[in-house]
Amino acid sequence: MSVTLKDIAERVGKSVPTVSRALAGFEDISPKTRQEVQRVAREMGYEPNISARNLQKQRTDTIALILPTTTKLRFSDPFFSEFLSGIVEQTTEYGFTLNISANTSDNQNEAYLKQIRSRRVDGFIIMRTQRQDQRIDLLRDRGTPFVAFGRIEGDNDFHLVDDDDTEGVRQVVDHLVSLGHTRLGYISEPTNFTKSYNRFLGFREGLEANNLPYDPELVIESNFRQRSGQLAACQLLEMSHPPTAIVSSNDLLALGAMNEAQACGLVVGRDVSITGFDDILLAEYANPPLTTVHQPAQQLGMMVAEMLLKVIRKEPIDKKQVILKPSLVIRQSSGAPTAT
Amino acid sequence: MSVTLKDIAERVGKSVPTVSRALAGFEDISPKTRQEVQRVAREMGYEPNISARNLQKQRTDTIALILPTTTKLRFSDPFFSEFLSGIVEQTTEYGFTLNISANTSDNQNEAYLKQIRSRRVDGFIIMRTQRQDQRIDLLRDRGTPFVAFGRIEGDNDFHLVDDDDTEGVRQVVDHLVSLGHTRLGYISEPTNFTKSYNRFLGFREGLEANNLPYDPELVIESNFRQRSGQLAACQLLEMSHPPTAIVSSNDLLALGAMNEAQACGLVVGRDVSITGFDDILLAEYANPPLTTVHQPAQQLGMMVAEMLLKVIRKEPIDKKQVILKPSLVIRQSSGAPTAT
DNA sequence: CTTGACATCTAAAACGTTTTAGATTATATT
DNA sequence: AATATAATCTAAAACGTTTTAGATGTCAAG
Repeated sequence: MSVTLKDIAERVGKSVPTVSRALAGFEDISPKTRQEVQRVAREMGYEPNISARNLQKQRTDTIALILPTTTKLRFSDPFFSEFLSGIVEQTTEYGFTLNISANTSDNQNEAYLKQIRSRRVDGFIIMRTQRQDQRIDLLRDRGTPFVAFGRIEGDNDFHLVDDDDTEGVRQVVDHLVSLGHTRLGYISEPTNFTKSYNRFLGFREGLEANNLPYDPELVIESNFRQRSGQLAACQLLEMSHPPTAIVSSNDLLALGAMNEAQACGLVVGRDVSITGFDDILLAEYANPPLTTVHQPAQQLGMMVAEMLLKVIRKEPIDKKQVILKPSLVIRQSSGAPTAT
Repeated sequence: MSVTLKDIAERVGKSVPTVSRALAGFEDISPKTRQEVQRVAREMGYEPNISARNLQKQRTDTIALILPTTTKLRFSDPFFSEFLSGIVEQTTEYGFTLNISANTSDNQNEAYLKQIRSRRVDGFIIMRTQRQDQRIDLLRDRGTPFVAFGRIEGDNDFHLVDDDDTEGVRQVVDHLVSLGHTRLGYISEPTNFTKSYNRFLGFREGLEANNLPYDPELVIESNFRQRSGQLAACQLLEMSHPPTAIVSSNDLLALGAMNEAQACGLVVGRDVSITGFDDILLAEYANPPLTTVHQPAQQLGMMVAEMLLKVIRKEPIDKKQVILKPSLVIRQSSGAPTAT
């Protein structure tokens, strides 16, 4: 079927190791043989059998991304797709392969252990870190290469890339307060995720920095999607004394909230201000365009992948932890509150 | 490092093949030995070395999805993410692995050939088929298992899943005409892609079925993204005698068009009707909500993956070609034209 | 002419699994 | 007691590559 080293060896009348070494460019093969071998290999369309090579080399040139069971939902998040596209691009660039799977088991670690033990991959990308994250403990203990997107609570002495989520939301709050808002609502992603929690912290810190009281009634914990943003907004807007601005911990929630506000007959950006986080590609095209915090999703994916590939290849890495500064993007979904 | 069959064999005092066969549940191993072996394997956390197994079995239990170079853009399309999520889910379900890579080479086929020759994967999922598609020719010639999402021009005698794109757009046109529109614009994805071309055909057929003239001036070929939808809409709306409805060949283009129309001070759904195709999750949350054609993205991904897995396992397949009927989803971005 | 050094090549082993073909032992049958 | 049968196991080979250790031949230096 496929062309093997043996086929080439027979054709050029040399041994298999000679062919192998010739193709690998070793010095102990005469230039003549080397060229001959390389020519024949090209002619025959030789490509090394990857399983055989992996077995011998004890590595796979493959990295894995395992999606948490709950991520079936998250998959629809444009942020994730952009991030993924960055990973794919960088991985391919390094001649590696990306292996995507879903975690079917209840036990978070099952899928990881399985892949490690079966030597299927050389390293992992960890997404959506939780404040208490078993996966990190597992990989750290076993010494398996990995890079996380996001931090954990506790010792973050591993390779990671993250945004300064807290700072991002602080900026949002500052922005809204500077517009004149004093009563802010918050729609939160589940706070067991570190990034979500950090954003929530940013909300609290933002209030504090502006000498505004923190009212737990104005904070609603939802999930990740538009629908729950809608429900949360509904809850906030129906209060006897509703907030004049709603800070959402991601763009999808914000879009859901906008939808709800508009259904209530409010003009977003005038009657109520709504902000997001992520700056997904659609944020700019929302109606009204969404004020949000920009994250360079694709670039983040590239950074994470590149760091992991360097870890695997044992190449030097400038910084083990990279925390990006976020930037506020002001659009029309936020404006001064109407005087009432 | 990792536990191997040899380790287990030493522990239970049997040979390596015995252990292998015991774990595989062969009949020529005594129940006693079998249980003992399985117990020890579990205790030691044995997981077969995947490279060794693949080498021996001459298969990889892996399927590949190769993204065309141009797809870096397409990646941000929520439709694609949903579709991908379906693939991942089904692949994992079957105990297979999904391998994602980007095609870096100019030569479309390079990446495919390489993966085939290196025996890296057992089959391929082909996305975004083109009217003339080298990839299909290649895979068909070599007899490599594959399933395409979308058709080609010519003999479609291979495994494929597709929507009836033509019918979908025809329904859109019927809907708009029934609202009273007689001058329709069309924003098209690049028509070298079969699906895009079929949608365009639907537009023409729809006009014809309603006895409306086809005016090439009202058709603008763009790329896949919002930005170009915006530009195209701008071009259409600036005409001396602009269309009263704009049919877009995907939702992102429609969102871009809506954005532009709104920037021109038009009320979408009243002053101008705009429709999309795909029914991405955001379509419902657009302002106004988008009239579009629903495609069950995730389910499509699952269907494609499942079919491929069956092809690889040589399981019987009910239908080699599956063409789904699309359904029109009417929302507020389309309405009767204003009398002028 | 011998020795050592070098250039070029290869035999053998290894990676860890599965398959094939056959060995061994126990049991049943004549 | 000899032989067939079945049950259980294993040695050896295979998958295709790379690595290790060493073989072979050539040439120059002594």
